[in-house]
Amino acid sequence: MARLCLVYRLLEELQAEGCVTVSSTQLGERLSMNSHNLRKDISYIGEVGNWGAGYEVARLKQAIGEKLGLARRRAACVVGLGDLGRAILDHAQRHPGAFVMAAGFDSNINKIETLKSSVPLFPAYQIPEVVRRLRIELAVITVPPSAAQKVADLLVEGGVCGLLNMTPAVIKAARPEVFLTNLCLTDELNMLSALITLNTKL
Amino acid sequence: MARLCLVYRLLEELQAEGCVTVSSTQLGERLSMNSHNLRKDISYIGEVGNWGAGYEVARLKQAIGEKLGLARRRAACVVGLGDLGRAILDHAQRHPGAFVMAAGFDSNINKIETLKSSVPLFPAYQIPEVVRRLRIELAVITVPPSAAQKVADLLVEGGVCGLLNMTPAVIKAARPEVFLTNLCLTDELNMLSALITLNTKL
DNA sequence: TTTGTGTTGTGAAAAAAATAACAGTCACGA
DNA sequence: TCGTGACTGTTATTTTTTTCACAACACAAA
Repeated sequence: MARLCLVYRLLEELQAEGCVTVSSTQLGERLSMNSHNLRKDISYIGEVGNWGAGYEVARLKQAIGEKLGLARRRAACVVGLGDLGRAILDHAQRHPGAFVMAAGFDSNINKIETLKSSVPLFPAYQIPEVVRRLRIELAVITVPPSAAQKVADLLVEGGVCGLLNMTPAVIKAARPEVFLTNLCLTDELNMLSALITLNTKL
Repeated sequence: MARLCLVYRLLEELQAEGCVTVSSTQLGERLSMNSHNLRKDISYIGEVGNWGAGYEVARLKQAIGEKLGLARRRAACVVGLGDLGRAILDHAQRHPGAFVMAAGFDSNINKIETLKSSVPLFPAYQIPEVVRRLRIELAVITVPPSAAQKVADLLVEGGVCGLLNMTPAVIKAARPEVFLTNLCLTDELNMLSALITLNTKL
């Protein structure tokens, strides 16, 4: 149910804009989705709309937040403080969501000491201990591909339950209850490339 | 057909490892997918396997590359040279795919002049012209959310055919033949959060 | 040669998702 | 008060995707 997450964020925006109620059609318009789909997704949450009139922004937002646990903020971390890792660490603090960046890791101890950051940084070998201590639940992996699997294992050992793997390496989570998203920029651009090719070949 | 893109990259790796043939089962194992699915995807390309024995790595790779246009490299650019944009610009050069980074854009002219980069940098208002001149087909958008739609319009005006929007803003492509992928890190982490919540609520 | 194992490609069945259709409800204005 | 228009939630239909099953084929060993 990825769409509901988008809806949730849109509702935050609408609330900031001072919007009090919205219809599924309006939501669909802003998210480029059709309203049928959204209504079906929302109905999965339960009955939260006003029959005949749209949804109360605040109420719908709260309902989704509760069901999907987006109100609570989980502790997150970034492993691999290269350009991309650092950028994400900063970025995630500027665009907050259902998480709080609580730590950064890197195998290069020099980096740990030199880098300035608003979150505490630790050497990579401390991953299991620190993850457990800080109750970190989410992790973004931005290490070199060859190290991705090892890092993932350490994270899972520490008790992480969600992994966002941004390396081109395809990795596996050691435990089945751990959720893993592979998100490689190269792949995304390749996909677009493929779509364009298929389209123009018509 | 996102899976075929993954297969393609895996085939490159296998080729580097000196592997000559693979079976669909082996591919599936390395990609954490089941072989049925892969075979069906591959069959869409045409008959490229050896009945009874697996696939020749080189041949399969070429077949996919041809069909999906992954052999040719399209020119790409990054708009918005903040931390994330710069990181992606570098990152994309280190992890090459079916594209070549050919330009960077930012509205802050100071930045353009100060930053050092291996690709030429331009002020944002030149987007349509430069995109057309360099025949840029792909673009990564890493500007502040409020500027995302305008930037997208400029890019499309220049003739870009694939957009990778990494801002939380939901944008639309002005022309229908332009492919758009919305890829927001916050959303990805929120999704993981939601999955964890739903899972633990069972 | 023959037998057995492993493989591809494809067609059929099952599952999931998207789309459409509609009954029931409310708000508002005449 | 009554009708009109707009909306939700749910059911039905279609489409897409995934999963399963199997015939056709190659290769190695006996």
